[in-house]
Amino acid sequence: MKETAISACYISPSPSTEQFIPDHCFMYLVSGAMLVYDGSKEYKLAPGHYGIGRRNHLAKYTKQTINGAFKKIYILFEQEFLVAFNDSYRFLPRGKKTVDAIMPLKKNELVENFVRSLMPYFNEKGVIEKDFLNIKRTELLLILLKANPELADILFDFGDPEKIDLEKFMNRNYKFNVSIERFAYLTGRSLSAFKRDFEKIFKATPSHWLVQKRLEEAHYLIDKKHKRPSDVYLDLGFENFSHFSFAFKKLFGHPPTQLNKAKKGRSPK
DNA sequence: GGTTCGTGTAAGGGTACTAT
DNA sequence: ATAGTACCCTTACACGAACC
Repeated sequence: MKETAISACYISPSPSTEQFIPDHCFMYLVSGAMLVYDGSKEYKLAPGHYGIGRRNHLAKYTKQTINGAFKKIYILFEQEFLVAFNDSYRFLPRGKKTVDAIMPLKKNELVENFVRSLMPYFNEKGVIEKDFLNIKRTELLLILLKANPELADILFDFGDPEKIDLEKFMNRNYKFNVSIERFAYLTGRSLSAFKRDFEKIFKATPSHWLVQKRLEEAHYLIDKKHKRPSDVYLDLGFENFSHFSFAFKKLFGHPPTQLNKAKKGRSPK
């Protein structure tokens, strides 16, 4: 399931399950549909849609097949490549900051043609040979930057994350199932600084707060939005249903399904 | 489909220490 | 004082199996 053998460019029938984006990447949806959630916004992608996933950001993907088909093209822009690229082409960042993890890009004839030109290069494993790949990646970057000069601010910012507002960040990203260490890094802190700041703001340890927050959201979704427990636990960052159910009962005194059962049983007061 | 329980293990809290 | 590191011990969690 997990695409660990990540090649820098591939065409594949499954979206990456990874929630943390370690390097900038270009994604083009060939067929099927995809829901992308970045902590505050949800993007609906249809075939022919594309965009940039940003380095050091969090995003979740839900794949939907259409007539049994799902295919996306994924092209990685790792730091080393971007540094070399900008040594040659010198696009200047203008220092504009944004927080979004996903940058949807507007339709562009050149990108459409680029994708068509890419197709013959994929081998039977859906991967492109490295020599061709670097030329094609360079071509794509030039097309994207000419059409969207603001991308330079994102792509050529090579630093580590800066120290940012912890409270805002956590309230936005608590649904992502990533380690405390990663949360610390993304907020521009060492692990110990993160724990200290966290305690000051939330009066709780990170893991306790995270579980509580997710369970409260689960309670709300099941009770008020009439969602099924099995539909929400993954979205909220739990990895398996049994633990979700156990933790839910521990906090609220009853298992998640009891909320819906109680409703069905008797009419509301 | 949902719940509970047992188990091995990785994550994280606590703390003491060092560096600035 | 403030920030980072290292260590150890506890616990939270993933996972599987059995059961409702």
